Amino acid sequence: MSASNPGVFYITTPIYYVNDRPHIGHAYCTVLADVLARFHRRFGVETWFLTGVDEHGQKVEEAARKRGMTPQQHCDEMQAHFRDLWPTLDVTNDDFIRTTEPRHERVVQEALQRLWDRGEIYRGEYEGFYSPRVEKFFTEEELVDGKCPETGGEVFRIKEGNYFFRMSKYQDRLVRHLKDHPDCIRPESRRNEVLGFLAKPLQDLCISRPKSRLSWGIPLPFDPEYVTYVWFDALLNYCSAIGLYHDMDRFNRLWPNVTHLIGKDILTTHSVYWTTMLMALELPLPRIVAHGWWLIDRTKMSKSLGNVVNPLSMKDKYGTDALRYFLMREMVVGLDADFSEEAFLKRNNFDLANDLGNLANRLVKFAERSMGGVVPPRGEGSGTPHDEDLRAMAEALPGKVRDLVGDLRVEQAVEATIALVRRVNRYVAETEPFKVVRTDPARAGAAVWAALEGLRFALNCLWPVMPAKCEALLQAIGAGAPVATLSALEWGGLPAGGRLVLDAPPFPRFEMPEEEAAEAKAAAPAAKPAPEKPVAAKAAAPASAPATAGRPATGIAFDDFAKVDLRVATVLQAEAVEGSDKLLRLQVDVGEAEPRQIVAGIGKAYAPADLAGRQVVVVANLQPRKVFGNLSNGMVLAASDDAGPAVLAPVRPIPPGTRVS
RNA sequence: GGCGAAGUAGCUCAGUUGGUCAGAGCAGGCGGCUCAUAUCCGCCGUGUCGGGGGUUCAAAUCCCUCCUUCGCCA
Repeated sequence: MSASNPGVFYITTPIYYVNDRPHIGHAYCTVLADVLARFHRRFGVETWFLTGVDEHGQKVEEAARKRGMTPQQHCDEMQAHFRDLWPTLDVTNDDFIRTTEPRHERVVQEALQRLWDRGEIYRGEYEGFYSPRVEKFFTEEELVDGKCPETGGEVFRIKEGNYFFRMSKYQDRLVRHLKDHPDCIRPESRRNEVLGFLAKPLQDLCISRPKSRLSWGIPLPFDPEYVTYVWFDALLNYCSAIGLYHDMDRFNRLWPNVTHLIGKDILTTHSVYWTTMLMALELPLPRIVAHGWWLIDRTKMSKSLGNVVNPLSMKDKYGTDALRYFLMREMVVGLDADFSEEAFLKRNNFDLANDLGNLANRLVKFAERSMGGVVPPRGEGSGTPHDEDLRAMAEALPGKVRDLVGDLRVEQAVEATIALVRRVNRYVAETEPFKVVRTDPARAGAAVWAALEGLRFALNCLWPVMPAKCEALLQAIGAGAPVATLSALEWGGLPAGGRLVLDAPPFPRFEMPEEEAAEAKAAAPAAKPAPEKPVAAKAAAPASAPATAGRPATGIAFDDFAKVDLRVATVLQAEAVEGSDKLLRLQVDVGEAEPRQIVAGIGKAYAPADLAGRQVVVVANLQPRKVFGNLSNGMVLAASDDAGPAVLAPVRPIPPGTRVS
């Protein structure tokens, strides 16, 4: 065992589940890891950056079966979704591990064997209720109406032999470790959460699954009738990828300096399961950094809600660097942040286009016109008192960035860098080279040189976040390649005479997406089920308007109406929601790639069979919510009278997805 | 029900270990410049730092309590 070494940095992302499609959460975590890796390389620190995919488990087995493939074929295909994405986001992972690789499987087996030999694993009897959907056991008390408490799905009483890891015996040691090492889980609130979790007695961890139930896993070396529980398998990737048991020199150099970047959803597995596993394996313990989630319109982004922002689409639309910049600037590591195209465009336009891009552009254009298109000589300075101030700020930046990044305050490091960009813009205004050039070209040149030099500092410090753009801009201002390490950034390093070439502004401004359909004509007031309590409008309601149901007495602005995204939808399928005589679960085509599920309270008036093929009108941008345990992603419009609800429909067939206005 | 987090300027949010911490960006108003992507620069905020109580010479920052919102667990 070797001690941690500040000269080595080993960073990991979770291995992503192959069945998932990459979304902004994966992209964020991996880009953050990449940014940290790039920064550490620039700090002169030996860096290793690992990501990969988790390929075992029941869901993979099932998905493969449904597709008529072997699990391995399925995995081979699915893993590419991740592996191929990272280069397009300029992610520079040093390795990409798959848990089906022999280099991983043999380490898992060796670790299991060692623990078995030492009595850290024992055979026991498991009795409980198994939910295949979530691959978990529940006790009788945990069941909800005899069903899986997480999905409401079927559970099966199972009594079987299994193997258990003696996790409970490490509880005290784990608590002590967490208390003695305040930095072992970041942010600190997450450490508290784990300590809270540990207030209750820890159970031993069942680490096997009988092959009769699940074959897609790594066989236990000491009992081939069982495969390894996916978490026990998956977590070991962090070690197997760097040579545990096979290249111990390398392993011992990297491992004590590991930082696991994870989402807060897998905090317990890492800080409890994994950490105690490492204790049992007598290996050093990791630092765990749990980041937050991207919220979209203030709800958690997730596949099932269907509100995934595809990172590829943002990247394709606005560029990889702009996306990386936004992700790093907008989120405080550890906290949630809100993702919206509007916020994205604001960052792009204000920080990148207006401040950074415009600064480069104005300097280059000016130099082209007045300085022969080359970097002017440093000279004697601008003749103003601002030179020293600018230089001091620039020289302080690399150290500041290093401190902030070392403390995971990436967004502050980015902000500090943009602050230098703003300072340079101010410097240009203060020294007015475009005016001074008429009377004293040398001084004007010196001011331009200093501005370019300040910009060079900023671009080098921003390079880990936006590598491609920063490299291009450094070239454009005659500064050549980025410096090898930030400590090599020295004031005066920009040589005179370099060509300044910038064909177009480096960061285009983008128009905010406008509210569409602005000129649509006045629309009929949409009747609402009106579950709300009577509002204050009651007082304003009398007399004037006939009491047409739901008609607002005062009227709403057109913009308010336009917020409601009404669409024609075709019902593909309808079925009753069990436990309710009123609710129907519909699959509807709203003109999107996938059908949507909507739960509608029209079951008393419509039989499921009557609805299939019918067209209806739905509110397409309603926040998704669960109704009777079923996700409802939209609302079917209907008007109700004593005879019950009548759904609204177009009088002739209209393509699904057509907007209603 | 238990645990945790959040509640700071119109908006989005920063504010390590209590003492230039009452801030940034955006929006808004006014002014300046014109090299630049209608960009840039300057000036303008008396905000009960969710409410209340407490500790302290000193609290947004610690303690208690309440309210609201959101997570996790059961």
